[in-house]
Amino acid sequence: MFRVLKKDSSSRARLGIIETPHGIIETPSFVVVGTHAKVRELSSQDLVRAKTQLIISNTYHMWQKLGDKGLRKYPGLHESMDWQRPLMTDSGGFQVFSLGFARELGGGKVAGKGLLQQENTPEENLVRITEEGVFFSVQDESATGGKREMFLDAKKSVWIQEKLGADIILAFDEPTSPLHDYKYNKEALVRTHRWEEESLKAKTTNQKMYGIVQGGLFEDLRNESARFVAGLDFDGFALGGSFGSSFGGKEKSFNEIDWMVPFLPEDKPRHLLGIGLVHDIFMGVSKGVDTFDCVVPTREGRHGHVYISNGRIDLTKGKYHRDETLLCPDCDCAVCTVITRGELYQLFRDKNPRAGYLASFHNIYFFNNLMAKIRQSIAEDKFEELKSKYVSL
RNA sequence: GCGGCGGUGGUAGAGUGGUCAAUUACAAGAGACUGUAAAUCUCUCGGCUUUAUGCCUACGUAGGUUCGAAUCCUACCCGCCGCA
Repeated sequence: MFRVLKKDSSSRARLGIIETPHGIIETPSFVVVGTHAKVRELSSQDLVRAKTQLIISNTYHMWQKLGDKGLRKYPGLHESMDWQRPLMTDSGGFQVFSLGFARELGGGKVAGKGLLQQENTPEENLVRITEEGVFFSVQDESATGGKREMFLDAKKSVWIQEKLGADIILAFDEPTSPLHDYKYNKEALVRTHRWEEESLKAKTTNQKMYGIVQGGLFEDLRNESARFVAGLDFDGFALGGSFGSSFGGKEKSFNEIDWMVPFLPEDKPRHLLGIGLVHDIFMGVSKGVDTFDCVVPTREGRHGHVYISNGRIDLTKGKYHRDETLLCPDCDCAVCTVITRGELYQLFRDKNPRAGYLASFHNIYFFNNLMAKIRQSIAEDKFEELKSKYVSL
């Protein structure tokens, strides 16, 4: 399923190819997030034009949207999305965190500035975790409008992912918050490992399944988890949970990856879950990661941020009012060759949905193109050179 | 000319004796966003500074009543409507 074509001489970066029934994925690659079987704003043709190789959709959200009945007769993501290239699905594990402790404790999964400086306003934890699985509190759509609980476990997650039919599916896991202590991480890790074994057992199709390595911000737990998960019969490995991005400065960030990768087999692909700022991608690639998924290009695009070769600009700022330079002058995407910053600024001001569409399109192109540059740089033994150019920004 | 109504911060528009530098919305400014309950959220938004249960100037203009007025009274100015 996976072939390493070339290894970088001065880092763990590698050039590879993942083979799937819907075509190959050249790695390192960016994975566009299309949670609800749709990448917000963009059509599948747009995604092809933006050089997208792989899209990740979500088990939890599709389950909520379709229900068990709907899933039974679902034609599958490829048909539903009109996307004949590779697809993967997340197991719903992330929602165990994002709807649970992420709300209750505040802050995201990446430890850093936000976690330490801004006070968190706690929101209701919508998740109840048990040893067997997870109860999600959801709004009841019936007349009463009350709340009810829906149960998701490894078996159910795999069943849903089989109905969705992605090429690559993920084991069910429980990511922890960077605020969780060692004791909790250890307990959660035991649970996750058991759920992962159950995920493998539950699988009845020939879809490829990735195991997920957890362990929070703790080196020995990351080691232990990587060893354990690497010992199971997975087709690839995903690195999940919390990361300490800015502790110890940017260069030292994402140490967690170094605590896992050495224990993972060289001949299986590695996916870094939900990480994808430009800096982080370079970190990941140099540490041996093959694929990255992240909402940043689409979400930030909708919010007015556009990635350009030397950073990021905010097109909602007044200073772009009469800016006649092209969106990203050295980008050759379908948007940047036509749209000026002033025009996009105006669309954002008018709250025209086209603004988010154009920015998302460019951002996705930007990230996919960046990955292409990274692949080329590895092929030409110039990865470190490219990395230093972007990471120093 | 007479009568009625109204003039509030960048705009719209609340407030009709004290808790009002003034609800709210929009505009404006700043920030956040990393396996998407996010086309979202947070903060600022009269001036000044020691950024504070601080000082000043402010609700058309000028006076007055009152311990105290954006709020009541008087005059004037301006706008809209009706009648001449």
